[in-house]
Order: sequence, then structure tokens, then C-alpha cells
Amino acid sequence: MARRAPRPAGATLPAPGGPRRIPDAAVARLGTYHRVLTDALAAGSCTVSSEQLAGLAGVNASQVRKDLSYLGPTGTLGVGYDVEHLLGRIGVELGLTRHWPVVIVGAGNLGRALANYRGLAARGFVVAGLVDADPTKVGRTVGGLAVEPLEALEGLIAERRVRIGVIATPASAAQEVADRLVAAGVRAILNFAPAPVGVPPGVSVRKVDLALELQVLSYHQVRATTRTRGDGTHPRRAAAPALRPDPRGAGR
Amino acid sequence: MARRAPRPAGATLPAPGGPRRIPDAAVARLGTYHRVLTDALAAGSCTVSSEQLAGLAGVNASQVRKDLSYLGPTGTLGVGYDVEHLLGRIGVELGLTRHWPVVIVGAGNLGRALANYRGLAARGFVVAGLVDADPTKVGRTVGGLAVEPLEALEGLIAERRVRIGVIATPASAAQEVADRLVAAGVRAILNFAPAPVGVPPGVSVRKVDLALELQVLSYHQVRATTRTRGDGTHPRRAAAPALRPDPRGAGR
DNA sequence: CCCCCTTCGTGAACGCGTGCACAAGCGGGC
DNA sequence: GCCCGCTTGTGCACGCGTTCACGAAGGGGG
Repeated sequence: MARRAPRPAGATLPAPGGPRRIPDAAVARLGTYHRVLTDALAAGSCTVSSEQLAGLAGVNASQVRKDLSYLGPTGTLGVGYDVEHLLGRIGVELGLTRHWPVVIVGAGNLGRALANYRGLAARGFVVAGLVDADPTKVGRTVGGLAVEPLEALEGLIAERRVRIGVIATPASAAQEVADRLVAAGVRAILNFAPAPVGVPPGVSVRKVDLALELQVLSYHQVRATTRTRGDGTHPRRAAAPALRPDPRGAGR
Repeated sequence: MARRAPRPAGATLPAPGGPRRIPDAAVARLGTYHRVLTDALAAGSCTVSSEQLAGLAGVNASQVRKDLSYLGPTGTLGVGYDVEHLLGRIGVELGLTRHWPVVIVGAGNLGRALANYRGLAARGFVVAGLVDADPTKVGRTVGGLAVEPLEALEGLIAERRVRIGVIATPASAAQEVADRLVAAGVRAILNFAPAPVGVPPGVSVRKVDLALELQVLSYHQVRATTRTRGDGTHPRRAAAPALRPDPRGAGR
């Protein structure tokens, strides 16, 4: 096959009149902005500047402006951003204005914790089903929801219009569960199992691996101790996400 | 436009005898390799090629080789990597050979799930303490561990040599907890609270926000539906992490 | 009515992470 | 003993994400 794709001309330019596509990293930050803006609105703020918002979200002010620019012109030039308007704008773009039925596969520690977690419902993610392969877990009630057998997965997805699935099973079952989710119509998967899942194009997957996060921290500790400031001028920016002290903690 | 720094000779080499620093993204993948290699060893494999390992971990083969090259020469040229040797090498670098006492702050749904999670202990992360500010939760036993009052945090960290802290509290308490953790000697924090925490230099922080992950998926769904492939040639690589089918699923 | 201060939006540069292609080198077969 | 195939390790280029710096524009004070 052609060595090195000849770089199709125009690939850089997305589409002249097409709607902007927002990079994942920016989408994640927009979600953060949405949360802190909700708090700010409750606290009585009508407008915020990019600098204020940056302080609340723990990022750079330039970053805030660039992220918000993906939404089109949303701010007033000498004033800042209207909190209410901005919340609406982000909500529409991220789909937070509607309800997203979610199915959780696996009623273990993590699955149950997620089913109980209020933070999900607060952002429009309704746990429409919780299934488990273990018959002894079926029927138990978790967070006002009965655990259903794994066999009910497909019917449940179709009936309740589920578009997002959460895999909270052991690694060995992850791929099979993913296949069934996709076959049943799920288009987005959040995978907590420590195993990679392959999905066909058009399906989104995001992976969260708790042990992996701790391993990265562990590595930082090993580095910090084995070479206790032996060479480096500064300990790298391994930490300290450039967050200024900010006297008042996010309005708690 | 070659103003681009003329590449000072020797600048590429960090330090002749100095240990190489590994980017966080690579460290995370090394953790994944460690896990799949453990499985492979149990399954009887003595050596693996970068291509095999890539298939198991769900990444590119080049990526595997580049990541492993951070560890120094670890492979045999015509054969591949010795599984046992590689496991040892990664384990040392990531600090998986020792035990890391961990304290979990917040005995809510998530905190309890983490305390029960066996995947942590399997990688050397021992939950040395579980504390909560709510008096009604103190004394309850979770995963063979009694919930202790928040006041016991400092003593517990000092006594059990805790270096890693996990914040599983509401957002409003996150910064205060982080400050106390750092003051008590914790050098690495895993933050599950949906709020940014500021720490002094030298302390590592990683953040996991469950609702945020779902919001990113939600955004993908919104985009996929509002513009049902009306323009893009391909749906972007929004998903499909370049994982080839790979007939034999990771041992399942 | 004019001027200055504030603040957004964005073009450009920098650095990082990712993927490709190739040279170097080891092991097995004949 | 020699050759051939397989696999590692790495230089290189591309694209993305982040940050800086500046032009444009609106509001308030004199």
C-alpha cells in the first residue's frame, strides 16, 4: 500500500461552513466549566471573566477563552461571559439538556457505587438498568433499582432507548459485554474493566482504570525518592497543575 | 522556516548516566503491559513480540516498542521480549514491587467500593485507612477495615507511612482534605471529587471525574445524531482505537 | 463627546505524543 | 560455516493541544 498517505488536500480544513468539532480535551473542560458555572449562578454571579472561570476550574485563562470560542461568540467584549447564557450554550453542545438513559453492566462494588452516585443523575444520566451475570445478585435492590439478569440486557436497551453503556465487570467479560452492547444499539461505552475493548467505527469508547491511575502516582513516588533532587533543577512539573493558591476555595 | 532550534548536540540525551524520565501517557501504558504480561505468563508464554503485546494491550506496535525503550534495552533482537524479565523491569520502574499504603478519605459509595476493590491490592496498593467526617459512618466495617473519624487522618498517615491519598469526598471538601493530606506528608493524590485541588510543587495529583467521562460520550452522541454523517467522509476516529479484530481475544 | 480601561477572540509558536519506515542484529536452518 | 528471516530500537515527520501576545471592541468616567 501507498507508503505514507499523500495527505489528502483539504484534510486540514474541516469544512468551511460545517459546524466546529471540539477536541475531546476541550469537551472535558467544558463539562467542568458547566459545573462551576452552575455553582457560580447559585452563588449569585451574573457574569464571569475568563480569568475568574479559569481560577474556578483550575486551568489557564487562555485555555478558557479558546475552549469557549468553540461555541462561537459567547462573551461580551468589555464585560465577560453571561453565566446563564453560557450555561445554556454548553448544555446544548454537550447534550446536558436532555436525559441519557444509561445501562450499567456488572453489579459489583463499582457498579453498585455508580448506580447510587447522585452526580450522574444531576447531569442528566439516568441509570435505566443494572444487570449482572451472577444469579445471586439478581433481584437485589441498589439505589432504588433492581438488579436484572444479564439476559435482560438487550431487551432493556431497546425498550428504554439506552444509548450509553457502562462496563463494570471483570476484565475477562469486558469484550463480550461490549459486543452485546453494540449489537443491541448502544453507541457509547464507558469501560471500567482493566481490558481494552474493540468496537466498530461509529461507537465511542472511553476507558477509566483506577489501578492504572495509582500506578502512575506510584511511578512519580519512585522517581521522587530514588533520585531525591539528585539532578533535576526542579522536580519537573510532575504535579502542580499551575493552579494559583486562590484564597477562596471554589465557593464552598 | 527552519528557525526551529538547531538542536543543540547532546540536548536530546537527557543525561549520560541519568535515569530517563518517562512521559505520563507512556507510564500508564506500561501499567497496562504489566497487567497483560502477568496474564500471558500465567498462560505459559515465555516471550512476546511487540506486535503480540500491542494486540493484547490494544495499542500500536510501534507504541509498544517506544514505551519499552524507556526502560532501556529489554528485548532480544530476533526473538522478542522475555515475559518474566520484562515484568520485573516494569515492576521496578513503576514501583509495583513494593507495597504502597493508601488512605481513602470519604466512605461514601465510591470510597467503600474502592476499599473493597481487589484490583488495588493485587497491584500492591494496600488500603491502610478509610476515614469519613460523618460520625454515623465511623465504625462501620468495609472490606475488613473499620471506618475511622476524619480526625484520625494525620495520625494514621504518619503511623502507617502512607504516601498516597485518595479523595472520595464531595467537591466542597476536596481542597481542605487535600491540604490536610499534604500537610501530613502525603506526596501523591488521586482525586475523585469533581473539583480541582491545588497542591504545592512536588506533590502529584491525578483526577478522575466519572460524570465528566459520560459528558464526553454524551457530546459524541449529540454530534453523531445532529449531523448524521451528513458531511464527514468518515466519522472521525471518534472511537475505534485502531484495534484490529485480533482473532484470539486476550485469552478470553 | 472623547478617552482610557477592561476583556474577548484568535493567529502563531512551542512542545508533546503518536505512527511510520528503516538500519542493526540475533537465531535457526541447511 | 553461511545465509535468511524475523524483531527490536530509533530517527523523522505529522498532527494535536497548550500557551503567549496582540488586535478589536464595548463601557464608564471626565
